[in-house]
Amino acid sequence: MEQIKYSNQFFNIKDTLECGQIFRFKPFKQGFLVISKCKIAYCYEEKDFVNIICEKQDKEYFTNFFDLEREYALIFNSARNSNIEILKTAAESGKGIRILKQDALEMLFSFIISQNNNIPRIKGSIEKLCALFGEKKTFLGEEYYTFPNLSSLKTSSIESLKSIGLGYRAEYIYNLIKLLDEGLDINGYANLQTEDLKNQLLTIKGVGPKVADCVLLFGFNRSDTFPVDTWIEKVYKEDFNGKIKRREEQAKWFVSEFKENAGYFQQYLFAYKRLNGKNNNKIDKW
DNA sequence: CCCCAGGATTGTA
DNA sequence: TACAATCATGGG
Repeated sequence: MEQIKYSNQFFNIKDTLECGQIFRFKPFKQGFLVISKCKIAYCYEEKDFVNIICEKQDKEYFTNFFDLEREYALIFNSARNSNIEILKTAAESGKGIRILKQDALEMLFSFIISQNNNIPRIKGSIEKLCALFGEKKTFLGEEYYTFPNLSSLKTSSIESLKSIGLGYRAEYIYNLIKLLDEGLDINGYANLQTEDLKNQLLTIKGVGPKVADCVLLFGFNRSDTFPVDTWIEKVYKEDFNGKIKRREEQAKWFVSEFKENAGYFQQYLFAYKRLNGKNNNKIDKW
């Protein structure tokens, strides 16, 4: 077992996990269990630090996963020093949010499932997908399931996928599995430029502009992307007084404004709007 | 009964 | 090119 100890000045584990970029985590003891691919870590805050407990061979993986080499002070200060009130406020509120460097294929599955869906249901469906087709393992006495590999996913059917609550998205997932079986290599896209990479993702059934942007940001670490969902569209209209109608064009506007910091600022704004939006009285608890 | 959720696809003008 | 209807499902 290995322990990573990292300052909590720009790292709040709860805010990082609960801002909608990751779906496989759950409360555990003093913190959370965080699962990615076949790996797992126990994360909790203690005094001025975040502790990450994982298997010895996974230390490098989670150091990269939590993006611990990046200087978040630069990102935070850039937001706080801007002349945009909502961005300054959101950054202060979400100072400890980091963007995780997750597995691209896992992000593709997750955000196809996320469309026109809510976060508790998304979490539930992904957990059931792993329970059905993943491998059961144990960590610190707690059972968990790995993200399924292709050979296991190939045994799925439309019916089995619908049984985990995917609804009409079951066909998209089934189609994706078929594409993978035919040789589609998502990780092979990693060396493409952002625009070309996005166009490749858009050829997949069930992947539109917003899902593609989430895969780019969370799975390919492309911070010059700005996913626009229902909450961000509210931010755009209410706090930026924006007039562009199409979400895809709203996204382009945000990227042109924030450049390489777009993705980070998007997470600040998304998290803040969900917590402080006008309908925050009926927000999902997770 | 309604509306909504980290939207995308298909059909229509 | 720009909208509108439609798509399962569960929760408020």
